[in-house]
Amino acid sequence: MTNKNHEHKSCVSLVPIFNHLDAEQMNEIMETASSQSFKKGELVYHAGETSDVLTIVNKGSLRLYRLSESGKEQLVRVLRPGEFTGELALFNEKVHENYAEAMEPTSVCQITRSDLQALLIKYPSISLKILQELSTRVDQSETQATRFTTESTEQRLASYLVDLLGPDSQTNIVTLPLAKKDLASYIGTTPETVSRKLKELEEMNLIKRISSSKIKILDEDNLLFL
Amino acid sequence: MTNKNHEHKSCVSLVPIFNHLDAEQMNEIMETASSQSFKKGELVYHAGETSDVLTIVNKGSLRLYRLSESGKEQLVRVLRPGEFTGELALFNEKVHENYAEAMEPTSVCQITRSDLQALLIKYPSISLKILQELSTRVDQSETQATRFTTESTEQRLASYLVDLLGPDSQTNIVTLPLAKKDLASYIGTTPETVSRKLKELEEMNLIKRISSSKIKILDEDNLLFL
DNA sequence: CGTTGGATTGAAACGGCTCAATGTTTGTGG
DNA sequence: CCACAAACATTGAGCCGTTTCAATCCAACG
Repeated sequence: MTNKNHEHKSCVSLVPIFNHLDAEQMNEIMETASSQSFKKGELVYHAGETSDVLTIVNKGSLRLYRLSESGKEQLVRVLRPGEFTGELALFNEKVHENYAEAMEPTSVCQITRSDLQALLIKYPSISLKILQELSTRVDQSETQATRFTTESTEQRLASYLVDLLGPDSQTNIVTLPLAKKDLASYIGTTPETVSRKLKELEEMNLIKRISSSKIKILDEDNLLFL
Repeated sequence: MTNKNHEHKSCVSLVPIFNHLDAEQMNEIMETASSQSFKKGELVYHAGETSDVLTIVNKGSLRLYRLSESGKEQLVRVLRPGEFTGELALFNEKVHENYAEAMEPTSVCQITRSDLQALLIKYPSISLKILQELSTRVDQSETQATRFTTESTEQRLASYLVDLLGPDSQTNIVTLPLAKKDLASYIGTTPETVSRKLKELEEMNLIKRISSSKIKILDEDNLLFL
């Protein structure tokens, strides 16, 4: 019986969007959110589908990707706990353009359009959080698009590695969070080219491959300077 | 004396974001917005600048672009009356990543962070409008990024032309709203290649060039099918 | 221990860019 | 209204980076 509440609690409490609310407000939101789980490989939604829910990742991760006309796949981004998707269908009543696929066992919570709109009206500060998130995403996507047309594959790979590192790092070792195939798709190239370019970067003594998914950044400055 | 009010009125009345509000609310917003004009080529803001205003185009148009590390320019999009920019700096207190340049004599109106936040709290429906706009922009930017990596230059040009046409068109004639240089940058190529590809499309009887900026779409289906 | 899928490497083909020459408009001043 | 300049558009040739396809290598896993 408390099961349902627990589910809701675990769902919402993690979400940065609602973090700033007090316990009472949080409870109200929990009432409106529902929880759902997906096995690895299952689709939370797919392009062409309509939907009226905002989906927030609770545990696990979602792979957002698009298919071009020709069927080629483009990894758009990966959603981690606390991040959300579905805003296009939700706010614009359009069909999804992305596919959202669980990369591992993943649980999400979902809020319907009408519930969310009521919440936004009642607690306008929530919308500021969402606005923040969306404007960040616009920026990231535009940055990515700019890189596709103005930088070489090698530069994009180097930028990606440095981005992974972040400003604060002791060891200078990054762990690739994506399969090679997805990494390649994300930076707009092929697995073969990723392999070749990593090799080149290593030969230039800019990086060192520790294991298949661990890479030590030896020279951050020159990686960006390429 | 009524001068200032007129300026405000002309400013806000055009803006879709606020369209749904009643006259009294509109008046209140007018009080908080300020108006500014730019000559062709002037920058409304530039990358690296901090700012705490949302900028809404009132008349004219703004060219939003980025510069890559190497100095290459990427046209991100063009803002027409009613559209806004500045959300990254405003909601996230980050520096601008884009340059915003007037393409012609242009007037904008601006609302400061604190004024806007107050408005959002007071009239939550405004935030729904902004949410709509931002989620649309995320979608557009992701679509653009996907095209860069999954489609050929020829396909991107063709898609661009068809997008210009829109679903409703009598004549099937599109008017290029951008200089060739900007068009090329927008679709991620060079003016030379645009020229060559337009020629090829014409030789395939998919389009017909009427004048330098007018193009007749002869075969929309096959343009997308390339 | 074999099988299967991913990662690497090689060779060849191709698409698009650069640079340079030529052609075409546009606008301006005589 | 014409002439000329300056900017822009087109075309050509050569080059370079990346993809493709195929072969091989490696590693994880049943």
